[in-house]
Amino acid sequence: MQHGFEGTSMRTLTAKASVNLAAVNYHFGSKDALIEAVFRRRLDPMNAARIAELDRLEAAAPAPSAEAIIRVFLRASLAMIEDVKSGGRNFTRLLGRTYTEPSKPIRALIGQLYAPAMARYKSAFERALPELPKDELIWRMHFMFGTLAYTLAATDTVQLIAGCKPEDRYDAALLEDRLTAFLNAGLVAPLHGVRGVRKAA
Amino acid sequence: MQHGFEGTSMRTLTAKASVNLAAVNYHFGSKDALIEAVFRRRLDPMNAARIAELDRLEAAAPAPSAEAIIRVFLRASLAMIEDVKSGGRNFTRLLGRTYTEPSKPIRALIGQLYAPAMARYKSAFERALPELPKDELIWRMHFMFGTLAYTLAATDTVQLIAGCKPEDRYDAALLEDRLTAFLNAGLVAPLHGVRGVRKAA
DNA sequence: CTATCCTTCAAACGTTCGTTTGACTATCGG
DNA sequence: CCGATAGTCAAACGAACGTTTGAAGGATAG
Repeated sequence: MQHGFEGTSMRTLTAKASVNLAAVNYHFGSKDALIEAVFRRRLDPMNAARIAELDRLEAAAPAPSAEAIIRVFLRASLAMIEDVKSGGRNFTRLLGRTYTEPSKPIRALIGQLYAPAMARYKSAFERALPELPKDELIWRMHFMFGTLAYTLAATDTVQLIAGCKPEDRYDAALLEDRLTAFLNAGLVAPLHGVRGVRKAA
Repeated sequence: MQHGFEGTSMRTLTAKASVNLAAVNYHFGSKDALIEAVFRRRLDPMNAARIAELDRLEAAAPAPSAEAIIRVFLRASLAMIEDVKSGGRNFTRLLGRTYTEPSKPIRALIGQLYAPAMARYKSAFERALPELPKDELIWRMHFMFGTLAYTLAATDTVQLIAGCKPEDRYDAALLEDRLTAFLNAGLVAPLHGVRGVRKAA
């Protein structure tokens, strides 16, 4: 999280973990395989929970609102912030950072781990917003995911840009409300003003 | 852009640029000073233009709408996508990536380069949205900036997650419309549903 | 107890990193 | 034309990188 994947050496890593340097290659095989294991350990359960929550939502009500879908989508990510024994904010920062990581293997892995959940949520949104053109929905999900990724990754840097005090801690419940309000409004925003976009799908 | 700052060596860099390895240290002093020069060259004019456009907007109409402010804010960043001789999308990707870069010196530099423009836009938004609590505005600007940063940084990765075809090119004008519609709706979204937030500033 | 397997560890491997050196070349004011 | 200045370049520097090695330790089944 602090120095990026390529900027973190196995020596400092193993030293901080108080384990032997060679142990990583013995147990995982390589540095790349280690980071893959790190991501799989957190992301597989997270996306499984994300899908399970959507299933539960759709079981309770046949046609959940876009806002409700957004909320459960966010919840799975934000829950990790407060899960301190799973890395808490350190892991979410690493994760949010990695979304924009252009390294081929990591990129492919992340895409693969998210694909099933993304497909499920996309079709759920299509049912909740039938009048929204499909390509517009994709862009807006793209924006939505970006806001989440950035919020997870945000270091104090750009909070200082906005003039935010460090006293504002990352409360997951409050953040969920704020993000849901913001993203729901964006997702259901009217289309007028967007050049070259036909009004219906 | 492809391998990150720490993952890019001076040797490959200078080889691609067809210059001698030692030339960088001769002219810039160090690798860190080089990347700082790269950012300053693009970001100083961009944020200057961002402020100038806001000045012009406020001169034309005394109280511009939030949507108009968002639009000129986005325009300065999105203009770089199409400015191919300044690096085009390669630079915006590098830039969007760097917003989440936790490296201390780069972080401080980015914050310093953005601070004046951010302060100007923050007060402009406060005038356009007087009923929005100040801390809520900061969060929403934070989200807004995140969406922009992610959109700039987005590799094909998460577009594949959303199922987007590679044929969709990054058209700056269309992207500006889409982002403006999305972000404006989020920025002016009603506050109900946000726990623990008082309705007025 | 012995033999076998799993694990740990210090040391070393070869490579690559950012940076420095010192000789060489071009440019140009006087 | 010449001395000074500025720039280029191949080579080398020490350090740090990911990974491998081989010996030593510890547990367990027969």
